[in-house]
Amino acid sequence: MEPIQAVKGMNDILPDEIEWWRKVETVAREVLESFGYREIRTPVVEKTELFSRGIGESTDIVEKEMYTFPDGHNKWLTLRPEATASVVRSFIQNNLQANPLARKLYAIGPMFRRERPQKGRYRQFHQIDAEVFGVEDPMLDAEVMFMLRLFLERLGLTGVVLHVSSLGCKECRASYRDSLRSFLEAKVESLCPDCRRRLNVNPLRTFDCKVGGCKEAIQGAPILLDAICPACADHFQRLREHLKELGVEYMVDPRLVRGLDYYTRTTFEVITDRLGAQNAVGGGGRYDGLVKELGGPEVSGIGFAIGMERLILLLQQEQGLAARTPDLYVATIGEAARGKGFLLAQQLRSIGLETEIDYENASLKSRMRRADKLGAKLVVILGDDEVSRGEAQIRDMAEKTQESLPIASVAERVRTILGK
RNA sequence: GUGGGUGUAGCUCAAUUGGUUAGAGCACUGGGUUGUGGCCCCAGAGGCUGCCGGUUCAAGUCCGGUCACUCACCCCA
Repeated sequence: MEPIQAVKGMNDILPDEIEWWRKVETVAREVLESFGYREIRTPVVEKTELFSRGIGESTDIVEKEMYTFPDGHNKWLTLRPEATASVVRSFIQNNLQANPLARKLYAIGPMFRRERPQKGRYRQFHQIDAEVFGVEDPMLDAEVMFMLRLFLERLGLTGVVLHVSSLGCKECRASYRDSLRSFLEAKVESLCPDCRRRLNVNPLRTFDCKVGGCKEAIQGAPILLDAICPACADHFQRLREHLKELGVEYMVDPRLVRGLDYYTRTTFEVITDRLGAQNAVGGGGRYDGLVKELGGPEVSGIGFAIGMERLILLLQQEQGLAARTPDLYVATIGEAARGKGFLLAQQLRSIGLETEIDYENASLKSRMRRADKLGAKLVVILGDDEVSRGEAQIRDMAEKTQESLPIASVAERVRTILGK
């Protein structure tokens, strides 16, 4: 029979790497909750319309990357490609605005985009996502970035840079788009086919183009950050002051363009140079019009997402794999001892000690080797000799010391040694 | 969607211009005289060389196809 393989771009997270995932999730929860965020879990599947309306019809995500399928009865469903739209939908549907404790939300889980996989980019990937509703003051924007940095620091991640910019509001972006378009139209013959198409759809994207001719053409183009309206400029200025107060290091990156249509004003990205082409570990920004666009009240919003695979890739590169080792290993010699050891192991586990035992008979030497490989801190040695005396031996593997004691007091003694 | 690279043991890699029984290290299992780990020594197990076809007396090696993985474009977390 042919073995069945996992779907392309959808990976198993194996036991050897799971410790990082748990650590990242734990630290994320601690940090987010200390800032007042509460967890929300939304379905992985939503109506397709939620994303086409929320993210934007002309975005790559909606145009060609979504897993969309019919659900019979003329309904189209989509595997969520990002978290914000779902959280916003839930915020509106459940009228969370009325709940003062539900202004700050976070979600952790898988997202799906049908892209060609490569390093740091997978078809199923996981995000830690945070959203805040109803606060317009840039103080919050700064706090969000402060929190993001704190989170990465807690994990010991180095070598990442925070890029910050402002996309302006709906109005000033529209007028900027027009002026950029007319600037580029004058040079249309030196643009690549992709960029000619972008000219109409979203001229801001030409800034991302790596083609030589486009890079030159874009030189001297008006910069969005210089063209934003006074209110947006003020917002950005105050954000920068708050970041300074908080001691958050960042660089202004006027070319930071986010690929989702809903972003307004503040945008930011955490960039690394150690993941090849996929350099964004996390990113986000304000989306002041989105809630209304999705049928809710006129409420502002800001949020960000962290790519867990990318983050963990970096952490593994820097800090290696974290291993989990048992507290103790029960090694028995002989039949009588085997039964006794089996019972003892269950008893030790019942009081919360991570205990390893083997189910087949083997030499003590091979048992000791195995205990060592597993990294057991203690080994309980139980031979027929000990059993006949009602005793057991406890060996401390690191100290190479060994003591005899009654079987009945093994559990208590192990606890004392391990301090548990 | 478009390019490039790579597929040999669980992992990392070998295998003269195509030429005998496809090797090594790590990992795994057992052993090195009574029941004690790491180092060392010995032994063992483990492969339809991704798959299909072609060229040839002969293919892991050359050619075509296919699948998988991977990197990049693109896009983004």
